[in-house]
Amino acid sequence: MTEGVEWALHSCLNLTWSEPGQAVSAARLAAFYQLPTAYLNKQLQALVRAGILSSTSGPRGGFRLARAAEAITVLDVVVAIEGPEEAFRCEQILRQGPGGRGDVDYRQVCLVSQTMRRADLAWRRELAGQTLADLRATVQQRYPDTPGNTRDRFTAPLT
Amino acid sequence: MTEGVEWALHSCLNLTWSEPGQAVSAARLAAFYQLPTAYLNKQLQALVRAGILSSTSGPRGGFRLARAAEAITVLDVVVAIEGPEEAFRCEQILRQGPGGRGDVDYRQVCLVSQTMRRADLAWRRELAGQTLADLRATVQQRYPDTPGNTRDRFTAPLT
DNA sequence: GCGCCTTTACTCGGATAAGTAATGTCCGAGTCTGTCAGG
DNA sequence: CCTGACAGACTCGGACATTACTTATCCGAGTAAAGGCGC
Repeated sequence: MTEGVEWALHSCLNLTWSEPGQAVSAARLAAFYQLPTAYLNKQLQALVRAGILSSTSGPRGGFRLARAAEAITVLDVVVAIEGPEEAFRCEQILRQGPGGRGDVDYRQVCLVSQTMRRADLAWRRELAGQTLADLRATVQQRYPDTPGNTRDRFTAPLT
Repeated sequence: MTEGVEWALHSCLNLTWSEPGQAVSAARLAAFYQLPTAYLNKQLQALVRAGILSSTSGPRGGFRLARAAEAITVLDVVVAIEGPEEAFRCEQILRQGPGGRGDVDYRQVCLVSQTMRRADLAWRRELAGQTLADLRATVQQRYPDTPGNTRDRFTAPLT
């Protein structure tokens, strides 16, 4: 799995604490963890295309959550970065095997494929059960200073 | 996920039907699905290193299951090919963040990491719940000719 | 006829290239803001 | 003093290198079997 998933999740979580209506630039988000700004920007673009973030150009521009944190699951973010296809891609090698037929969709029939798909669904179910709001709530409860500190970082000069 | 997983799973399943004590060469296993022999051989080597298969050199040599099909889970095969590390690797970017401490293992503390780990465990649990014997039994029940056909292919000349 | 040695062919195993995707970087298009001039 | 146009700077967005990894291939070491030779 690509590294951008970690960046995207933490960045989205940070955006959770931004003032409503306030956009945060990619440079500020990158400064949090000393990430390469341009590359993080690339990941954020993917989140915009997925409808998770909205972007604004120009001064005071940047990114913000496109919808409420309660309506954004961890799976949404992962899918936006990694793409919708599942990790195991069935190449239907059974078609080349003995008795293999070209008119059969072995992604549905093949037991190996089914097993892998079932595991993939379990994985997705876990990730879909956690929203950004859940993460935010737990972090706030455990580290009460985080919301304030994050907001300060969003408004402080970049150095 | 790499393509070799699919090859390895189908090859192991085929080996399930080989006569006890009979080894099957990589060339024969590759011929099943018209796979590149040398590359499949590479994957099989990984299975040998993982203790799933045992190999024999020389004429009448090849691969066979190192233990009973009941004792080989799908997860075993996947781990042998893909490696033991989980898909999401936490780079602990929180260390570079505000209040980040170098003496904390954020792979344990970070909520994002915990969420991804929980999903990974669910995925592994599914795969660990299926053994090669389970797959074999279902295939045999659904296609009763498969065991015989497979054995025939293992003994027939290679053309 | 039987046993041993040699040769032969077959197998795995690791070392070595080619192709592809992830990672990282750069510059241009668009836009908002702040300023300055004019009424 | 207010309004409007303009210049400037900041931001995203996509196009372009670089690196790592997957995929693919090749040749050598080892081994078991088969055949021939001697006893």
